Amino acid sequence: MARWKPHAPERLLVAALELFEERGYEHTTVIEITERAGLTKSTFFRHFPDKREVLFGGGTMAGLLVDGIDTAPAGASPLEAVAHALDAIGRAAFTSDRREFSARRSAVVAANPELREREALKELGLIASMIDALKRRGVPDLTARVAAELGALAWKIAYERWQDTTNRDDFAELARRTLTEVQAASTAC
Amino acid sequence: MARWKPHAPERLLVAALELFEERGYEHTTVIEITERAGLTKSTFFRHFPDKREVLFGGGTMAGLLVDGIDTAPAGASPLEAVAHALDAIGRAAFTSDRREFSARRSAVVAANPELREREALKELGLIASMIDALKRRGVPDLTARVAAELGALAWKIAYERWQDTTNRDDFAELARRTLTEVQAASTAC
DNA sequence: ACAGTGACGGGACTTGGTGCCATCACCATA
DNA sequence: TATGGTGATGGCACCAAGTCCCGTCACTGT
Repeated sequence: MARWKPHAPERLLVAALELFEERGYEHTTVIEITERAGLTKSTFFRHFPDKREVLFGGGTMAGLLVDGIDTAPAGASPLEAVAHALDAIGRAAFTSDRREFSARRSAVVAANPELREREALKELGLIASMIDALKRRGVPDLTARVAAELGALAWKIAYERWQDTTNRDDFAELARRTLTEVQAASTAC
Repeated sequence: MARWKPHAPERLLVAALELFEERGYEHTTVIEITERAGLTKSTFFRHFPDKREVLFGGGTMAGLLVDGIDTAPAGASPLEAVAHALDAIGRAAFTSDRREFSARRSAVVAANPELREREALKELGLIASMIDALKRRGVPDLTARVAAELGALAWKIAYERWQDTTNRDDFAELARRTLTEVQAASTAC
């Protein structure tokens, strides 16, 4: 018999999400999370640098985005490269079985300023990654910044739409459609 | 003789900025800030909700942006309304006498993730304000989101340029020029 | 003269977060 | 079978951020 139950980080995530839903983020203690997960405070901070980060694990998004942009066809425009990256993310991270979990997580994040703050920082990081990847393709600085920003906006909107339970589209298709809408709106400003 | 030296919040801000420059944000204690300002911890948290917020006081930006959009000519396009808002901000908040202080503050913020995180949250709030103001003008939802996002991007870039000591342009003009560059880049994506 | 007000001081307390050391099933090797 | 290393965990002490509550006292209006 194994000494420790496996998947400690995931158990902590599940416990945290449940407690945040029940009592709210700021009314639940790290110790309460660890108790529900059958662990201790030490272990929590060994897996996550701080309390917020338990909801922002993964962290593979930046890599996926960069890969998606790097592997876009050579002749693709900046926004087409970004669309390629959104495809990659949709296939790898936003599979339909994670939709409900994503929605619960998003609701918790939306309800708390500290968590929204962390999410905003993560988004900045993703945008910076996209800008770098685009510049490596030879895209001029300003164009890269605009394309990355528009891509991030399309991504946020598509993410909202994807979580809608009445919606059965897969993420990649949703993101592509949203990106073209965003592009159209930007030229009509 | 007055019982307390006046301008406690400003004294705290000055002390904090100095200490952050000297030792870095995370290596300076709230108590150290209050000691330099001749106050106490209680007083610090009476003026600022948390340690980061000492660098994000003001908080009049959202109001200025909304006013700027509300008072834009009736026939103005979304991006023109945003440009009008950037003008308003430039006149009221980014006067040339605050340039050096702004640059010092930005350097400190850029050097620390916690502070960048707070700045990202503030930016989200400003974007949300702009979106609301644009929608009140009858701008469709998606267009409003895109216009606000492009405006925020132009604002960030103009802010960087404005802080450059070799640059003598005033903020409003810089912002206008930057916004047209951003618009051009967005149509060329 | 006198009570109310408001900005500040001060201390107790909770919680997030760090650091260090002990524990002990598992594993490889002899 | 013995033995020593490894690695995820527990446990504890400690610091700093942030909250609460109460006391102080110059100023202010009546």
